[in-house]
Amino acid sequence: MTERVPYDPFSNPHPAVAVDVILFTIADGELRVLLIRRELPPFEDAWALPGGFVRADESLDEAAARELDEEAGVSVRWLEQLYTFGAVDRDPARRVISVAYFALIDALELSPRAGGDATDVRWCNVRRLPKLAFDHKQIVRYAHQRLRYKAEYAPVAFQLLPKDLTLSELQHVYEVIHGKALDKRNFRRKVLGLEILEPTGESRSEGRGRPAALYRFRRDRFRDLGGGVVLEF
Amino acid sequence: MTERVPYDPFSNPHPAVAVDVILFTIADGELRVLLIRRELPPFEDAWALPGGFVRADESLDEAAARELDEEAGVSVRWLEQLYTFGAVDRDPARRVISVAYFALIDALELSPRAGGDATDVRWCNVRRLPKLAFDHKQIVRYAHQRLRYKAEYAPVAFQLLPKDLTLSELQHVYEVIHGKALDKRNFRRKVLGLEILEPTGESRSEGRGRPAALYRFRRDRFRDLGGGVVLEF
DNA sequence: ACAAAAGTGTTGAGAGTACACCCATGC
DNA sequence: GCATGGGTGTACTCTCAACACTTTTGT
Repeated sequence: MTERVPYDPFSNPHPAVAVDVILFTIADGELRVLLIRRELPPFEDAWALPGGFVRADESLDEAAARELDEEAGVSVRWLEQLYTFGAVDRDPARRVISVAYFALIDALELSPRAGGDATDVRWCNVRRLPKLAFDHKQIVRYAHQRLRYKAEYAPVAFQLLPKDLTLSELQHVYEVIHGKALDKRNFRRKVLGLEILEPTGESRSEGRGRPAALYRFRRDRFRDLGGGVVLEF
Repeated sequence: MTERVPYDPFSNPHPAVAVDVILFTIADGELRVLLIRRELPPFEDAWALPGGFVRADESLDEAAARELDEEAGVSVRWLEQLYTFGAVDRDPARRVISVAYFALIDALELSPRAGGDATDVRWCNVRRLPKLAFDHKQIVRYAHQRLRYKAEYAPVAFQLLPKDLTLSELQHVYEVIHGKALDKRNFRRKVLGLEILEPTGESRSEGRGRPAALYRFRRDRFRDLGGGVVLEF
């Protein structure tokens, strides 16, 4: 408080700003995150979250969406800011703070492809992560925790499914996120009681068993998905 | 994804990183935030949240605590990261992203004093804010919302009170945060049922009326205050 | 004795949980 | 006709909300 000369970050050493994106999906009954293989040092050839530096003329939200698109070929309509990681030594080479975002996507909706500074892309089981660059393992754990927590009160699971869905598919998503089985009758009563699903009148047969009725998420009944940013592209 | 030359923030225009702190207290039955009067442009002489640029050798948490101490003479033991604001035009002069933190303090514990880049300090009713610099009004609103939400499940109110407290004082804090009256019996049953309060055996007389029993918050029963960072100074 | 704040129990409603069988279809 | 997944109701428990009077102190 005795300092009279203002600290000017534009003429002093200062942190750079990056964004990283944790993209979740569900496939083969597993919760998975999207990883890319880094082209550049530090951590050359290591697995990492898609992400990169924020440019002067774009918002954080835009930067996150752009990096996800560039490095993994994935476009999302919805992103939520997770946390900003700012430990001094989280990047061994230089000072970088990272604003982490997370997003959810229906696995069938896309096929990721490497691009930008990434030489490879893959989906990886959240519980079986390889060694990751920087503090990215910690970031993924934090994101998983937030996802579980969020799934308690927000209809996040709809992001992980196609537009038309069955109640069993929805229940399955919640079971994977929480890692435990749920009672079918209680689940259905609860979800239908929220009045955010409307029956399409159609049904879908999975080959064997009775065909399941299809529902559609009523976005208008639940405008706010709980803190996320809806991007308009 | 066709870009081959990596974007290097250290040799290109890039955002600077600041922290801002929303410090809440309760006084005279109002929820208040700490504001400082800016010495420097932009928004010279305007009211704003205490905050400033992050230095290369300190974490975000440390920067938030340092700025609060420098500009307002306030030391806190606990800070929680709120959100990172990154709109391109939030600072009219240059590109700055701001990592917002919030903290709670017992109003009697300190007397803020201006310092650093601040020429004045005051406590201000959350519902009657003056014009604020940058997007700080929006940040305060966001923080207030988070505080209400957080108060539902985390024992945040203890941060706003002295170590020894009465149940009526605690109830009063919750009433101010939520802006509505609570039932005394239900409140007491619920709080005592959490088993995070221990009676000190003492009591305190406020002059008139029956003296109230004093309690102390059992930190060991509730290690995590719900996402915050406990600073060790 | 009275004003002022502290303290104390019971009841009813709604939400969550546990639990088992019939239904529609493909093969 | 049988295997497979879809679809349905009821009873118990627990939590939350509503509600009014007695107790202790200072003046």
